[in-house]
Amino acid sequence: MATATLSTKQTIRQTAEKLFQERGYAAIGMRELAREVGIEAPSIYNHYKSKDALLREICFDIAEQFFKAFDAAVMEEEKGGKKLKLAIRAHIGVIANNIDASEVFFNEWVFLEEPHLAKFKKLRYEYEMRFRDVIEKGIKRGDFKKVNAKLAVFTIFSALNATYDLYNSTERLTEEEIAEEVSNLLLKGLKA
Amino acid sequence: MATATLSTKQTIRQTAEKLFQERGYAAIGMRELAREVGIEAPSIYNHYKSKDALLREICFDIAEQFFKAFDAAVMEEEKGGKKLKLAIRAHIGVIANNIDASEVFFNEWVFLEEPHLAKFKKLRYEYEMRFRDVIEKGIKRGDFKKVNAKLAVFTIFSALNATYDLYNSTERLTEEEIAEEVSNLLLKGLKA
DNA sequence: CAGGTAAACTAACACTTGTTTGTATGATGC
DNA sequence: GCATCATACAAACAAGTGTTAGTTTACCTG
Repeated sequence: MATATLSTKQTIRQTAEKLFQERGYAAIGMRELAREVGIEAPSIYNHYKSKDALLREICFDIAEQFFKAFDAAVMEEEKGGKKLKLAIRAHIGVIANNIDASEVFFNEWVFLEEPHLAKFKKLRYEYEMRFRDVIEKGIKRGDFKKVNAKLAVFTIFSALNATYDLYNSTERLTEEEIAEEVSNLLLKGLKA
Repeated sequence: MATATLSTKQTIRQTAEKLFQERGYAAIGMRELAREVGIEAPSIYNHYKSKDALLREICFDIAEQFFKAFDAAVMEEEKGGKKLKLAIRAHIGVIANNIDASEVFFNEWVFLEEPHLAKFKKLRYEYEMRFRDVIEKGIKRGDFKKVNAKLAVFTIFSALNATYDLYNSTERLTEEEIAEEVSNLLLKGLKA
């Protein structure tokens, strides 16, 4: 059952993820989306209430996955370096399993309509704080240098969110390899 | 002459940078852009041939600035660590001086039309190679660890390109502070 | 076989898109 | 003072936007 036939709804979702990722939410029309799925535009409305509802489902689904993965991975660990490594691995794991959708999550959430936009921003902030906590606790424990925590989190996040490009690049690395190399780089630095 | 009155063309350019950055090229119409400038949509065409020409000017201008800044900063230095630091400082300098435009450069170039899109991609690749060169030469000289150069460049780039968010954030850091902290983090790592 | 439901369709709505045309206005150079 | 030029405008174009209405088709359940 590895390749079970997808339902129309699933196909719409998957195609939307791909198109929104490639050219952006605003640039994709319902007719183009429908054509790619193999149906007519109005038929989409049998499955999703609106274009915004489609984007919403994608964004919030991925948000939930990030939280679950983080909590499951990090819960019991205390040591700063190991803890951060686990968090990074979890984060990259979610991206790897949702390549298109996670790009939409990162870049297209701006098009969410209120009140969902506000709710989404709050979620993003909370997730960012999870990482900031790891850094700050790590500094307190003496595991990390006394860096600017906010800047460190920004650096880590942006590095992680570039993971997408690595998958699309020529030298294909596995999820594990990327997680290992990225966290090593961030923890130990480039200097010999 | 610090705040000379801007020409209409300059105002259009500046406003476009701001709006394209905030909501994306595809989401901004010529009428909205015009309204923000204080003129009517057709008047824009007295200054720019098309919407695409406007995006094109922004993207290629910034590209040129990145090249110039990199070359000026890095030319004479040989030592890997110092060289990378200078390159990072130069790159961040360009972003700092073109906050909105550089965000457009990073995120909206996908909407460029051929043949300019192809030309732009080539430029981006060349710039990436400049950094990759620094890493690889640094590894050969023994200045850097034997990391995956491609992954390191991706990490560095994405970290640098997040600089924008740091400017918009609450803890306002100066250009110098950001450059210093980011390059330290990337060179020496987080670990105590 | 009848009734209901899910999901597809065509046609159309009101509105917005980037852009062109033709024209008016106001400054500049002869 | 007259022509020229840049720049603004309103009006309009064809094409595309998200979405709704109304209808048809096919299948499941009683």
